[in-house]
Amino acid sequence: MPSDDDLPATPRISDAEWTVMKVLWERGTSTLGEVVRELEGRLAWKPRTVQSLIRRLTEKGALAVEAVGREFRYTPAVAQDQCQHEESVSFLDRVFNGRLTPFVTGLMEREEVTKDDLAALREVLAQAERKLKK
Amino acid sequence: MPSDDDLPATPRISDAEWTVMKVLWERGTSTLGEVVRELEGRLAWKPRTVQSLIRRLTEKGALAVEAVGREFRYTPAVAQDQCQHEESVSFLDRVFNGRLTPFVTGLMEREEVTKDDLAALREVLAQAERKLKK
DNA sequence: AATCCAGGATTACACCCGTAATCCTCTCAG
DNA sequence: CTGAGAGGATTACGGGTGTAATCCTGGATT
Repeated sequence: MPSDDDLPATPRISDAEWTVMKVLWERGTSTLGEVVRELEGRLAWKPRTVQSLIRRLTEKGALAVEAVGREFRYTPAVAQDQCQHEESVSFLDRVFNGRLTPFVTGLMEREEVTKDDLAALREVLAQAERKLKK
Repeated sequence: MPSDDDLPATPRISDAEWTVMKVLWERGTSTLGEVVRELEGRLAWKPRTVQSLIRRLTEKGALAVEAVGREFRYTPAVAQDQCQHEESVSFLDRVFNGRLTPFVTGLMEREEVTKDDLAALREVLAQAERKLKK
């Protein structure tokens, strides 16, 4: 039987669209106005810009729409960690030939990593090692 | 005095262009034909496609050109680790709000990390901790 | 000499992306 | 009723990207 689950499970999300998706993932669901108000101050986007991005995101299936009275509510239709994961893999492939270690090393060399990060990383690492060993 | 070294130090390198740059970084310097032969088999790119990418890369200053007889030799004009670093930071910002730990955690959860990776990471980590402590 | 091929220069072209502006319509404040 | 503002639908527009094709020219091959 032909299995087609090797198709990209999530749509391609552009730079600016990520900004919008992050708001939606955080809030769970929002109207246009809510997103606009959430972003103003941080960004100089006009409301029509946000609307364009939301429209493109619904067209590519990243957002689900539900009419509420005269307006729409938008809700993420793709899981954040799924999208993050796909971005991660494609980034690592493109820039580091898929290798994680040089990526981390590069950040550490430039002191881009805080003490808290180090502690957290050590924890994740230990956990992963335990899982592997088991 | 106005210091403008906050301008992006390296040009923006697109997806396909990364593929070409990686060949050039690895070989040090190459002609078009060399790059084409290096890529054929791996990719289905026509020679004109590779030429286009190389041209754009020289236009944006990522490659230096030197005439050799009738042809040109192309040499990276930007450092690989500099480009990698800028990509890394922009990727982390865009997808993980700049946080490294969730990124690593995500990969580990999906068992995207080998035992060798773990060992190497532990080493980098230990080294970073030593540096911080000092 | 006629031909073929590599490679440079120029051009193509559709699609995505950032960033909106316009137009329309409905509702709410006066 | 009237005007203002929010939000949907449609349209815009220049730049980047992926992926080449065309045209030209000079050296190699027959």
